Amino acid sequence: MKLPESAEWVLHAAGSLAQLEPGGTASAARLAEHFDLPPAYLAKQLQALVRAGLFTATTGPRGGFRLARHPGDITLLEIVEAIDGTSPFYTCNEIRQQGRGAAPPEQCRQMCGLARHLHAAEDAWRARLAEVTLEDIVDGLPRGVQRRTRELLG
Amino acid sequence: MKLPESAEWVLHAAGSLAQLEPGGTASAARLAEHFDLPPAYLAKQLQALVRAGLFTATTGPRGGFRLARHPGDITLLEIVEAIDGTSPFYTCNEIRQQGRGAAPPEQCRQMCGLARHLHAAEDAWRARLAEVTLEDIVDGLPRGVQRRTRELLG
DNA sequence: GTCCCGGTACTCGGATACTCACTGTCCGAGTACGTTCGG
DNA sequence: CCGAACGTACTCGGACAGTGAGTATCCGAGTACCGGGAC
Repeated sequence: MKLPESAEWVLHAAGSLAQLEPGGTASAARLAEHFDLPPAYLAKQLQALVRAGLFTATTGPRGGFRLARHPGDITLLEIVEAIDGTSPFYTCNEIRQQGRGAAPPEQCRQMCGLARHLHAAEDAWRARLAEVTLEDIVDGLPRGVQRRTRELLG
Repeated sequence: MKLPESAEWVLHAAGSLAQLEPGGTASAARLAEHFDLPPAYLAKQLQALVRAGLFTATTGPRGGFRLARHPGDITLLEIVEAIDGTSPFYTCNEIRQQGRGAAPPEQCRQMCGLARHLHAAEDAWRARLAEVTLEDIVDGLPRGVQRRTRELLG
């Protein structure tokens, strides 16, 4: 039960793109050296964000990745799910209906109580991340950070 | 980002023990056939609950596992953490302080905004699971389930 | 009948293989720019 | 001087190995019960 380390990378990458002027572009190599990360692997992960429709990529010189939407329309949940997938933490295999103690179907009309609570907790996690946008992240940065990021990446 | 499948197993095992009369005992083999699970592997996982202080184990004939505390004093969070560990989903490696764009220390007085939100979401997950006890699970079972479990496992 | 002893069967507990996702790396396809050559 | 064609360098994109957690299994250590035998 752990997010891939690449989740941290793409979150910071997305945050950096959000700090540039609207439509600003940065290549994977540039972002990698900005955070001292393995360039090839970072590029591989950024592709996932393109597939998810969060980034758009352009090849060739002066190319790179840019946000596909306004920073206020991209939530942290979308970024995390682009990397980690949308499959739930807890999958109920209905083991209550298996084995010697298999419960009869008429006692299984409603979802298993354990699954219900586990899913509710997961919904709370997702809801909390869906509330925060990249714009919120940029607005919360200490004074001067955004200007410096633009100078270094722009 | 997925709970081990064994989490479902021990949650159901704990729920079953909570349905027995107070102090009721069931062996790993008995629980395994009750849910049609690999006996040896289930036993290995139940050991983790013993190490966490949630179960107590007795060897020999008529031995097995039993709850170490009253069902109302055991939360789902404790059970999950006994299997999955307490390490956070998201670990901030402070990559904002690495590489070409390393932020100066005076801009890093407070925690990284991304880490703050990710941790808040995780806290929401944990809090939701900490609210639910095994007693709540037993109370939420359909009519007749507890009696049947006692007959089969008792 | 009562007590003691031994054997047995059952339990947990830890040590040992196997699988898959995450991590890490590489090379190929495609494009925009800068340069150069001809008119 | 102007335009177009060419070459180059840079970009993403997908295909190919290495590693650690989770999965699965087995056998050994220890204990409580059950039966038999002696008193």
